[in-house]
Amino acid sequence: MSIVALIGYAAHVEAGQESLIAVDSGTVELVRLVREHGPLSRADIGEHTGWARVTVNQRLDRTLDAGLLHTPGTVTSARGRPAAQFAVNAQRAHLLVADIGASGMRLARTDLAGRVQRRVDQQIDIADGPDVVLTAVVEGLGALDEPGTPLWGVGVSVPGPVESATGTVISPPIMTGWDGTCIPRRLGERFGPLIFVDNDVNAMVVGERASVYADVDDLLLIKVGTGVGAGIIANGRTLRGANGSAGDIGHIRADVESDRQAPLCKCGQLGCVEAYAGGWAIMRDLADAGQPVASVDQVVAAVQNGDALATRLVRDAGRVLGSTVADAVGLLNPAVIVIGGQLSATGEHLLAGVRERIYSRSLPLAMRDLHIAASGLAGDSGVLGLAHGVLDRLFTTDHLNAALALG
Amino acid sequence: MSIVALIGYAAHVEAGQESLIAVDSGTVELVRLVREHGPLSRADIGEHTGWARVTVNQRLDRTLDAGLLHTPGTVTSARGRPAAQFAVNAQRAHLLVADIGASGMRLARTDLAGRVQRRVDQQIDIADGPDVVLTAVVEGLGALDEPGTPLWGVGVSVPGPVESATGTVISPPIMTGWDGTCIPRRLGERFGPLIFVDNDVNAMVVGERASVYADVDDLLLIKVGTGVGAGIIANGRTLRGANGSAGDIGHIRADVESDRQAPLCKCGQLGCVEAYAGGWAIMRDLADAGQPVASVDQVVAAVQNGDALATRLVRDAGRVLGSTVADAVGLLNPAVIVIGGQLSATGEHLLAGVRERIYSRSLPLAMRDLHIAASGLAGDSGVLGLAHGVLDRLFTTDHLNAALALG
DNA sequence: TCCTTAATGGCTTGAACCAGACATTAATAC
DNA sequence: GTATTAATGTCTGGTTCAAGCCATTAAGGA
Repeated sequence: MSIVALIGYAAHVEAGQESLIAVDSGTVELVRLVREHGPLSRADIGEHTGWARVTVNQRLDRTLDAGLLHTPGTVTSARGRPAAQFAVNAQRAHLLVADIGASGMRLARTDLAGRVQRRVDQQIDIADGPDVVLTAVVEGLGALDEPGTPLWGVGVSVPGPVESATGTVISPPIMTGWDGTCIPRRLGERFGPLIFVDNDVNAMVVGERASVYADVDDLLLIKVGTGVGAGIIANGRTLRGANGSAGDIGHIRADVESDRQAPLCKCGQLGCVEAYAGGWAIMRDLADAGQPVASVDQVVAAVQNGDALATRLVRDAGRVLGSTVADAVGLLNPAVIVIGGQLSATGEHLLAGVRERIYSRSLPLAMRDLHIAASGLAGDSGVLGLAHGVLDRLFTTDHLNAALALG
Repeated sequence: MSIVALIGYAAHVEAGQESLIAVDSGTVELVRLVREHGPLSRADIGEHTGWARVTVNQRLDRTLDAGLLHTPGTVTSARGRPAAQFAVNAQRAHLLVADIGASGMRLARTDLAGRVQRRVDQQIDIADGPDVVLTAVVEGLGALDEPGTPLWGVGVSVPGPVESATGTVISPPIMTGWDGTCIPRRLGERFGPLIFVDNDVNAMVVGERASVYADVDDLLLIKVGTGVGAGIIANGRTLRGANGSAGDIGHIRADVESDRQAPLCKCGQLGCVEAYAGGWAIMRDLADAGQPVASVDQVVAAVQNGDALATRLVRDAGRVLGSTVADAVGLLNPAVIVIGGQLSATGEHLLAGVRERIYSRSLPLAMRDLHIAASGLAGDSGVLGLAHGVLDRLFTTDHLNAALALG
């Protein structure tokens, strides 16, 4: 449990307001088991854990008292007495998440199963700095935080590197003014002890895995929005790297065969992948060709309306991406590649180029059973991943007791 | 515990030869703790585990009876009564490991601390197939397996993808005739239940971490020998990928600016990194220039003797490697990059090019504190990594009891 | 309605362990 | 040698939990 995240809890406990219901590590283990394996009967629980029936019942009683689990009314049908099923009580509390991008953010309220209950999209400019943006986040989330159930956790993603232990933004390339911002410290006072912060692409890849590819341990997500980034799950865990800057695929030198002068990237180098295939690069090319558009969404709209130039540019972008992703496939050997971000809404126009290059470049073994697809989560990947990340931390002895103390 | 690995043990137990000394999971946990944290006193153990003193003593007694731990004679000096120190009894048994390369292998005998006791290098040709090569391995290891202490585990690495759960070679690009070979099944009869098999570069990176970079969780090892490969440790664990083919950096398209025709790689594609920077590519270039050499070691010797052409080729190879490694740095954000393999013996000649490209291409955040060095283990990386891998599996309830049953 | 089946609940026993309270033991400082 | 100090040994409850034996409970089927 991070120091930052516990500040609120410590203050709470020191004020003498011990919660009436508390859980121990065994009970938490039970909740985690049920969360992972879906509805289970008492017998199932005993098999999974090796606990004696008495122990199972004791712990079940405690989770039921705390409202963490509930029996979803139903039972199974077999021959004899039907077994009661136990599942996470998703309505026991709620979470709030904010998936912050460079030019817009999606705020959402989810239940404890990570399902989105309400969602709001809002325009922002990340370059306005943490004071402006986080104020908007607090207001927006506050509006979603209806009473009724308690708020048990908050998740925030930002388009830059995050030191995951403390939730501090570190040396972000594009987030002007954010360096060193400790987001949990800014939000903790208003929203309680559990504030989870991650990089936007990391949140997306976690969301894809949690929602669609639950049994896949090696997953690569390419976000193609204004810029280009990658989120990696390897060995079933988010790959962050030594400084939290892993997955920086946008500023790899692109492998292009044209004789065209390598374009200047926002990072200061020449010929980065992003400078060919990012949303801003396509907008630049459209403008250069006399067809200026105002946003990446308009690029997507143009492609969907059959605009020839926009379509060609997106297909070219797919090929550039594909060449680089093919290298990443050799290095990481993922089982699934998901293409997300705004431009993934162009579907096959972008995917075709990616597939073409990957299939022509990668070695057979790395491609065996390789699945390549566009995200099907309609832009919710990040939000879902944040909810999942918060829940992973919530179902922990310390955090859960802190949450139960809230109500 | 893999099915394959337990065949020997099961047969043993069914024969009615129960071991006299057995350990439970708590005891094994103690051994692992001591292995990880070095010599500990009883008080240290209690602090680390939270166990009561009685429990600590009970478990210590069992490990001492089994000979797994011992007090290294000495004690600490403080004010009061000196604390007895407990450490893994490295001489309790021994391991045998075989680091098999394309054209040669290194066999070694190690103690339970993973220290090499004896080592033998031997020429082989991997393309002779599993029957010939594994026979040589069995003979060579048998010669190292002196009596005295029991043999508790064997490690084997091969230059190709391995399905780590079963130790089966799968779809190797260069190991003709090896596809589907289950190495534990071939060696288990002769060498007992615990046969650990891994890819050569994975073993190397584990060895570097275990021996030199114990506290580094994100490590990238580039092996530059006849071919080029990479071993990756991310989040403190070996990154194998979905099919065990992760780290295939040798067949990424090289980023070269010359107008020279892209060379044909052994994998059938044009312009792979290995076709520029691998040992065989440098031998080819030397031959093309009228200076043929017979082996990669002779390339190294030529550089060390100051041969101008060989030196230039190695430096060029370093640059090609560096460009590709720079991409990998962006993707993985390692804390340390180790250059290993035969060509790393050229030291700065190879490193200079690598460093040049990485420093000019990578983003500042990914390079912050990035450490780049040649391996200092004199070719023992793989052997040490194998020993470490075997020990990780040996110190497990099932395997340890199987081992204790052997003596 | 009665029987069979499978899931639960209750209760008792014994093993493993933690928490303390004291008693010992082995160095160091005077 | 004697006092001080820190590491160990030992012993006594008290708690947690696995195992096993029986009694209940709730469906489906004859």
